[in-house]
Amino acid sequence: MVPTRAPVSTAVYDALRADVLGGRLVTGDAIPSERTLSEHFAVNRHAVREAVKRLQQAGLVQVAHGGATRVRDWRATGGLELLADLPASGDPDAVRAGYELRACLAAEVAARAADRAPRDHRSDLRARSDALSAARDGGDERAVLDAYRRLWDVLVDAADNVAYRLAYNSLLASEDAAGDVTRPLLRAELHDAAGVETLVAAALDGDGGAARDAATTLCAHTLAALSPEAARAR
Amino acid sequence: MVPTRAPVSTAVYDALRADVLGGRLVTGDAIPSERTLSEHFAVNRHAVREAVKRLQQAGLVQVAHGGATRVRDWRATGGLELLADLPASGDPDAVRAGYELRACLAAEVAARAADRAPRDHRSDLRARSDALSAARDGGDERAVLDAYRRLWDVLVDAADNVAYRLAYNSLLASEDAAGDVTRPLLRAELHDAAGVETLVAAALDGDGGAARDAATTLCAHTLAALSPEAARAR
DNA sequence: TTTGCATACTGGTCCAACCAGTTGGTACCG
DNA sequence: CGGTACCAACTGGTTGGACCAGTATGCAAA
Repeated sequence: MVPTRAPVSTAVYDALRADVLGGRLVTGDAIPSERTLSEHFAVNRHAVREAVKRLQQAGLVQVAHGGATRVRDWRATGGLELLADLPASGDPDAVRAGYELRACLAAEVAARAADRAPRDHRSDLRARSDALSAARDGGDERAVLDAYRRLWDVLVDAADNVAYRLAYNSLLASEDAAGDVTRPLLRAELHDAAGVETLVAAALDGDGGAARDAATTLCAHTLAALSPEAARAR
Repeated sequence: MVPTRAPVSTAVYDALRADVLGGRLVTGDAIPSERTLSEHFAVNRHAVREAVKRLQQAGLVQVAHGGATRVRDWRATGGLELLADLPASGDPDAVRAGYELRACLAAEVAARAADRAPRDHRSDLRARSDALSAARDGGDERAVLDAYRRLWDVLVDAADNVAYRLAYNSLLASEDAAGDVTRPLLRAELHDAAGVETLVAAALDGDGGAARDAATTLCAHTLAALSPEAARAR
């Protein structure tokens, strides 16, 4: 019943990651030795090593056999997946940055999805669009978001480009990590039924230009909600 | 002198990652138990655990205490950093996909860099542009690529958006992973001196639209070299 | 001053054991 | 016969300790 408690290595990982992303450890700093860390966190050295492996995989540190483990310049070497961790580490601008990237990506995805428009995706598109409308009537905000995501899922698949797919995944992960705080900001976009209908129609028509415009219009809602003016109003 | 041999956990990680990305292990499959793997690779179980931790961090597997470790659907959950691993795992389209994403990203970066155009970056931009010209005269292709990258580095910084920065990093990592094979394809873009000059001038002018167009033109060179027609000609 | 090496760090690997969950089969009870 | 409870055999999680393998540093000898 009780959710399995997180492994100890995760606690170490979270702490170190927060120190790096939060700027308490800066590029070039040597993190304490594994033996020191294991003592500090009161865990076995193996657990520390697993945490460090994850940091290494995330591109946050560079490990040198015999030498110290040093913090890398993640702004210069980190991948997009780090975006999900930034808001929790005290970088509020990361959310806006993510949605700006999404706007750029969504426009391209919509255009390509419309241009390539594989027949297999057409019925899916219609179905997801209908499901989104139904969710709006249902009134459950979370369900609306899910339905909206599933609609874009089809478009991203239709765009037929792994890089778009993976980047989109990273952005969704980032959105999830930001949590409920930013969810109200999406409301205008989620409930622009006419905008979504325009997008779907353009995609089914194979009109890439119109699809791109429709996607841009949709994303603009959320960008507006994230603008400095809107932020001051909150 | 001899480069330090890779840790054994890396060998296990590479093998398992290749199995997942290469499709030999598909979504939902359970990977062998840690004890089995440690026996199979003739390494200690801790080494296997470190490898699995990295797979988990990369989003390729899902670990369950007491249950089996299962392969996740990385196309649905993986982040952009996976793009670097795809070509080596037998997905040749991944390279083209990456450059398509770059084209979309570069246009946006150029536009924003021009619009925001912080004064600090102006002299940098000029300097990097001159360095690129000098590198072209030098004749060292690798130096040209480095100089070109440094130019874009300034533009990405000037665009002032972490998400763009991180996505750009992922794309560079992917380009590096692809290695020398794809490098000749960049030649036309790297040596379009007039195109680069147009881009830099637009950025210094603060003309976002012109910068976007210039970036698109530049990226088009490489996209053309990657087109199906060009691929057949090779 | 410079060179070179012992030494005390750093991370890398192994062994062995036990804890903590999950799963599945089996024996028991209704 | 059907259902339930339980136990045994998995799975991953964690610990301790030992030793190997590189790196950095300071002191002693040239």
